Amino acid sequence: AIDTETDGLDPRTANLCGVSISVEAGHGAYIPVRSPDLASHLDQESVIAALRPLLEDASLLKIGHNIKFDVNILRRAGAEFCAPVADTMLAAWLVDASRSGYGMDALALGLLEYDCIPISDLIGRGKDAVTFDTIDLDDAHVYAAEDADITLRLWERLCGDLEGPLRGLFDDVECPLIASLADMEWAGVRVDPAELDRQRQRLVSRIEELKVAIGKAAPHPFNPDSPKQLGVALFSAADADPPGLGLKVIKRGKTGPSTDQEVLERLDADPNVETTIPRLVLEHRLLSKLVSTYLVALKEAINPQTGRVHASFNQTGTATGRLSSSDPNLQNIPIRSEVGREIRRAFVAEEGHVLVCADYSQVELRVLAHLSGDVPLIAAFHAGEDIHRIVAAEVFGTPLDEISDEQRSAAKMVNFGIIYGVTPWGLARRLGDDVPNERAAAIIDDYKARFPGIDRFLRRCVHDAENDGYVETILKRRRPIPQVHSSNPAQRARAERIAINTVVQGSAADLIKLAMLALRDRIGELPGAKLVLQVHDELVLETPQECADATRDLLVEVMEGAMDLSVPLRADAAVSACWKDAK
DNA sequence: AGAAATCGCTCG
DNA sequence: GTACGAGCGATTTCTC
Repeated sequence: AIDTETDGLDPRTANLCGVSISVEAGHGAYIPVRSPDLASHLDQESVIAALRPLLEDASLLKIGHNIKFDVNILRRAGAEFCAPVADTMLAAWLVDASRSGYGMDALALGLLEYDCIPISDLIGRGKDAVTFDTIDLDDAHVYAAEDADITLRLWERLCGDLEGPLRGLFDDVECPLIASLADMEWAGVRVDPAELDRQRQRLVSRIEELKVAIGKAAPHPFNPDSPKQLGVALFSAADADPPGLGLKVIKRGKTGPSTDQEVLERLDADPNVETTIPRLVLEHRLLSKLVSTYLVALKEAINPQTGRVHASFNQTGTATGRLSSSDPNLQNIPIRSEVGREIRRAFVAEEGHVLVCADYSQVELRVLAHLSGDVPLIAAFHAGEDIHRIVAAEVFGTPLDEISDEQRSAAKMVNFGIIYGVTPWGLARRLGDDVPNERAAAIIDDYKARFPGIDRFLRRCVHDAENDGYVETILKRRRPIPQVHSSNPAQRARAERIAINTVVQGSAADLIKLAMLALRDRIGELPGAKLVLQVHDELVLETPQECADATRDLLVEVMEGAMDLSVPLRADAAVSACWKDAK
């Protein structure tokens, strides 16, 4: 087992302080390279040179806890890992995806009943924390060696739990994927700070106008960024102190009346409501979200050395098997609103390169068709392009070319709803405020009658959760569903929705992970091409201009061939200078 | 003063 | 009480 100590948490900027090794449970060694007493130990170059044969040994299993971090730390220090690697954080996640976290300290306590030395005992916490290289080796070596020792003990503890169907998923998918993710984080994505600045200036001036307009329309001055203050302005009485507009409360939160988007849109649409505040605050919220979360924070995230953003792509961040992204999150860059979508103009390729973006078409619905074996839905995917229209024709008993926009939109809501674990109440809400629960329930009944395999599949998910205590994806990924036996009907219903959604969402996550591994096996055919983003059903590559078409073709081939399902897989791809134009 | 909770919004 | 899965910024509330 191997572990690194560093002077920071960002592998693109952090320096190696030392490496710990354990080859036997209960033992560990720390090899420092940065410490207060440099004369007492080797320098980084000598240590890396000595370790390199181990890291490059394909017959040696390298075990780490969140080893993707160590891979990139050691890459920066001049050493490359090779397969095979194993990760105890991944192992613990595969064994039980419902834990709240997968930090080593918590796992050691939960699985080994072992109390780790908290890092705060050495470096402190908060603003007056120091870096690891300043810690005296007498203290540092005990902490560091413990980490490698505990990693090895966790490995020995988890191996048994991993036996069975999970082992293949661990050995053949999740562990090999570590290298892809490490490379993707190391590569980062180029972001143009000047483009972000131009957009920020434009939006900030509009935000200033909105603040003035809101001030003029307000019954008393308030901060439009504060939902609490907005609630007082909208909903408290005209004779209260401070005075409000006395509007009727539409929805309540934990601490008071809600002022979320849905509420403000309903107030704005209500002819009896005179004030323009809801409309103005909606625009203010949209623009200030873009400025603070994307235009400002994203620019700050650009690494000055590389000119690129190196986010984390976390492998244990979800209970379904998806990746998550953080610091910053590159999986929620705006696209739905036009002003938000503009932000994607700032995501660009290196000079002489282009972006190649490909996304799966309707991947979760295709996975649903496959898993359920539903004959009409499978036939629909073999038949045509517009799945929502075909489903609308079936559900409403209308010829395909007579489907209205409303019917297609309703079918789309139902298709999404099925994947989320539909309820009549939830569907009715999304179909519009005049659709009663009874009408939504009738649509669901018609859907289940037309697609009987889907209904059987939904009931099978719940049945599996009840019988086994967990559900499984295509690649045998598991998620425990303990609440399925709850005596609380609301909790039970939620558990049933989770059971259904986990199988579909998790299987789609399996699928794109296989595509990423297949891509890794073939990307050598395209010199200079590299994966830079994964957004659940989308992969973004950066490739030399002259390889653009070949990269696009290979990417589509790899994605469409990632898994053999009973429906075809389709990936739409585009070559472009920026992410926005990839549509 | 700093951590934690709440609200709201972004994405698939 | 209600559609599934995430992360993050601003404000508010809690804790030391």
